[in-house]
Amino acid sequence: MPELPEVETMVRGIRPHLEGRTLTGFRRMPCSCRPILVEPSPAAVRRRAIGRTVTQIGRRAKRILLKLDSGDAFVIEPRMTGLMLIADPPDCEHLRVEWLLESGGRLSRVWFWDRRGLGTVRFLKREELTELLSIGRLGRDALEMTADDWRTALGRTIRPIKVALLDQSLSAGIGNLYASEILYRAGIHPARPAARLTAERVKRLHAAVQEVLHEAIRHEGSTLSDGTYRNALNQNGGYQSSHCVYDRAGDACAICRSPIRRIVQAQRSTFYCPKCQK
DNA sequence: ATTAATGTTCAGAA
DNA sequence: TTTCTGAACATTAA
Repeated sequence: MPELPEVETMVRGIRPHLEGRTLTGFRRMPCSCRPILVEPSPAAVRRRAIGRTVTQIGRRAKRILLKLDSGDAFVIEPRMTGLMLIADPPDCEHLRVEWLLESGGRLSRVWFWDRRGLGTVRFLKREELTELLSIGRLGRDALEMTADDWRTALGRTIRPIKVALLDQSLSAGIGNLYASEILYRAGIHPARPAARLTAERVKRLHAAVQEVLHEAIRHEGSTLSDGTYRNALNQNGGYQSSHCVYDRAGDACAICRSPIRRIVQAQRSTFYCPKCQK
């Protein structure tokens, strides 16, 4: 479930192995059970990208951006179970895409691994890229939102605040896990209508977004019990031990000892403390 | 041995 | 316009 902190961790992990290096190979892995979506075809990508230098590795919301000196770029969407790896894949049958790079005679290799295969790897020309990045379908990055930005974005919808936090057109980067953790930190009930939050509560929400996401990045993201998410070195993240509510239904709230509750909103699980969140 | 649940995005319907 | 539903897919727990 790579959300903003996990994707940011991936970006930081692969950056030293890509930036400033020249692309010498790109292929879809033949051992994959099913081929992952790569657009356009790997052969077409190779014609345009081989020999180019990687200038910049970045993140846009939950997407990884790999820019070349030509202005073209790879855009990787891990979705549910996608990982960027520089070593030791969890298994070989779910390796999907491989990049080979060279710098001063030193070779490096980066993989996209994806168990469920919902992730995508796209190669965009410069002009397509500017279009993709400027579009209104993705809101401002959650880490760049000011309290004022939140007030404006949330004022547009009466959906429950938890559901609004997942709407990537309002603000991009927060997913199901961190939405619950953020609302717990802010003391806000997940069912409260987004547009009805007082200015005071929006300020608390803004602070909670900053605290939770930065803390999660510091711990290199969350590896849940299914063990799917790993950093670029195939190591577990560490933030799962700091989760206050996510996947903790029935556990005692750390503050008031009330049992944490699980409800379903928009077909997704939400976890919260009924006493601490109003 | 089925069935539900997992979380992200998008297309299409309400 | 806004909101909701289902599908893409693999794996595991019930």
